[in-house]
Parts: sequence; C-alpha cells; structure tokens
Amino acid sequence: MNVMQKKSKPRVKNEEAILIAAEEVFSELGFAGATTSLIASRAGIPKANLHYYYPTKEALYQTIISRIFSIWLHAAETFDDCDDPADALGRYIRAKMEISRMHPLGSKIWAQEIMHGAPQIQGFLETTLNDWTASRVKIIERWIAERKIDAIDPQSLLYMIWATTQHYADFEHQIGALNGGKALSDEKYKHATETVTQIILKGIGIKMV
Amino acid sequence: MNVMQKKSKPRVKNEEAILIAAEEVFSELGFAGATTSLIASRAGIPKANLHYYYPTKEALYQTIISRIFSIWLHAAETFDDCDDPADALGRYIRAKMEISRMHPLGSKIWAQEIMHGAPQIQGFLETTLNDWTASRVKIIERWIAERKIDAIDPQSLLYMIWATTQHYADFEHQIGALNGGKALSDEKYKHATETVTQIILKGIGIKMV
DNA sequence: TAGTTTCTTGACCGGATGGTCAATTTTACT
DNA sequence: AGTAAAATTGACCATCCGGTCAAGAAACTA
Repeated sequence: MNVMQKKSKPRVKNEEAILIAAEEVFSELGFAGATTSLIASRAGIPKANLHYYYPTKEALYQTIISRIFSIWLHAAETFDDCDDPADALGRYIRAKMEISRMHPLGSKIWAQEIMHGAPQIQGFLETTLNDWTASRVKIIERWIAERKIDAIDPQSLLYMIWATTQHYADFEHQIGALNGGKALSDEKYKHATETVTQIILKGIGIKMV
Repeated sequence: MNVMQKKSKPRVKNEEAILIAAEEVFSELGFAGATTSLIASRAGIPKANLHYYYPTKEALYQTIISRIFSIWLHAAETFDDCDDPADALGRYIRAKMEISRMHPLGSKIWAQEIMHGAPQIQGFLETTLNDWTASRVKIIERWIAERKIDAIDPQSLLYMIWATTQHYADFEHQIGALNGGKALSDEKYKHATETVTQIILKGIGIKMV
C-alpha cells in the first residue's frame, strides 16, 4: 500500500530487492545452479542492472553469506546470557529454533556451503567458529565438573543442538511433506521447540520443572 | 592386486566407476554444479563414453538417488527389530550413525535434494516416507501410552534422530574443521555415537543402565 | 535551467556445458 | 577364424551463462 515511497534512492531499493531474490535463488538452486539472470528477474530488473550493483555472482554470494554470518553471531550470544545450564542452553536452543523459523533460506545456504567444502567460509570455521566452540566446550565442561549436568561429550551436545535446530530450516520441505504438504503452524512449531528443548535438557541430566 | 579380473564385462566395471565418481561429484558440487565431463574424468573415461552408459545427467542422478534410497530403507528396518523402546531406538540411532559414517556422500546428496524442494523424490516423500513415519509415530505413541517413555511429540523425536545422525555426514567438513582439520577418528566417532544415543534415550525418559 | 552523477538496459561476447554422431576398436560367441 | 554385438572416442553443435559495454534516461545539485 505504501506506494508513495519513491523518495528512497534507487540503490537502496534495488540492493534490497536483489539480496532478497538472491537469497531465494541461492537456497533453491545452490551457488552453481543459481543464475544471475534468474536472480535479476526475481528482483524485477534486467540482468545488466544487477551487475551494476554486484559486479560478479561471487560478490553477491559473499554479501549474502556475510548477512547470514551476522545472524549466526547474534544467536551465539544468547548462550552466555546466564550461567545456569538450563537457562543458557534453553535460551540458545530456542534462539536457534527461532532463527530456523525466520531465516530458513539462510540456513540452507549455510548448509550447502559446508557440504561443498566451505569454499567461502573456511576462514570463519577455522577462526571465529573454532574459538567460539572451544570456549563453550569449556563452559560445558565446567558444568559437568560442578555436577550440574551429566558427563556427556560437550562437542556432541553442541552438534546435536545445531543439527536439530537447523534441521527445521534445512529440511523444511520434508517436514512439510510429512505434515500433509503444508508448513508447520506456529502452534506446532512452538510445540516442536518445547519438545526439542525438553529432550536435550533432560537428556543431559537437567531436572525439568 | 587382483589384476586378473579382466573377465568382467566392461559394462560392469564402467558403470561402477561412473557411479562412484558421480556420487562424489554430485555431493561436492550439487546437481547443477556437477558436470558430466568431470564425472567422466574422475571415472577415467571420456565424456562420450559416460553418455553411452547414462544418456543424460538426470538419468545418472536418478540412479544415484535410488541407490541412496535403498540404503535408507535398510536402516529403517532396524527400527522394528525389537519392541522395547531402548533397544529399538538405540539400534536405529546406531544404524543411522553407521550409515553417516559409511555413506556420507549419499547423505549429502539426499540433503541437497530436499533443500532444493525434492524435485526427484517428492513421490517418495509423499508415499513411502510418509507411511513409514506414520506407522513409527503410532509405535512411539503406544510406548507413551504404556508409560515406557515420556509424553513427547513423536514426530519431533524422529526429526531429532534424523537431524543429529545425518549431521555427522552432512556437516562432516565443519566437524572436521572443529577437530583440528581432520576427520573424527573411529574412537571419537564411536564416542559421539554413544553420547547421542544416551542423550536422546535419557531425554525421552528411558532409564539408562 | 544547466551540468554532473547515478542509474538503466538491449545487444553482444567468449567460454563452458550437455549431449550427438559416425568411425573405429574391442569383446563375445559360434 | 569369422562375425555380430558392445564399447570407445575425437570432433562437433546448439544452448546457456557470467559478464561487458556504450548509449541514453533519470536523479540530484547549484
């Protein structure tokens, strides 16, 4: 309805449209399968115009990747909001489920990037993610030493959280197919979130209320 | 060593080499990114020869998909080997972890297929997988009614098992990067398998030994 | 209004890709 | 050995893709 918003410079409007279209297309077809002309057409502009804003397909892809990365960083913070394992992990799991709900396309692009050997984000894996993981492993080990949780392998726990929460984004289509062909309702998604949280927390020995 | 095996018809040897190469390339580059000439070169034959055995890239891809499907079916059977939830689920989780270890490439291709909207396997999702899931959900519901496990959402439990076990195949590269750049040793993988099994079984209220 | 910058776009290009084909060689069978 | 079937392969082709370009249109600035 807000059609009168012609004030914005074309750059702002076009870059936004391109990024939205690119995220869609990259997640649906992968980097190699995505074509700049399809992205442009979804953004409602000619291909040559897309290349005016993003010179190469790779530059566009990296812009998308860095956006996803910043979302990931944001979720990572929720881990540290509290020192109680039930709170910290519960918050983290819920934050990751929320991200899978709100940004499934980004999660899919991320997953494909890893599966293809992480050509663009290898550096991130070896630095930021490695450091973040190592420090959270220490926190979990401390919880174990303090008998707050069972003596489980911390890495396996983190992987389980990542895998389970991201599954709701990456395998959205399969989950929909097993749900009568339509996406999970907000209600069902909330229920899934609580189930996941409960199983994991109870699974590592946290007494549930 | 067994060099004297010239008896085999070229067809057998070449189809095998092509399928192995194709599984590699499809998992690394995706369907769109894979090129028939790269697959042929990895199989050690000219591209034209590949097209003699598999007329189109899509035909080759579908052959690969159906192979992966049969592996999946095999694992699915382990669910029913026993009626005790600890046994049945434990067996199933371990079988799926074993598959992720032995056939990571197939798992990646499967995951990409789902992420791209399952263009080739939609029918399977709507029939075989849907039926299988529905009947296992009933089994889990019975376990709940018999108070053998907690009253969790059965679908969420299945998704958690799929997600976690397949993560070790699909995100192999990331796990390796977080393990000093090398793949998990057999020992570590075994440890991860036990951790995963323990957390899930305990998480749904099964008393661990 | 005049001038400058930003934006738009159809046409085009080199390279790569999936797939074909016909000529030749190898294998299988009697 | 001789013949028919299966297999091999270099050369080739139509199509599509990422990216360029130049000429012009629109948007800002003073």
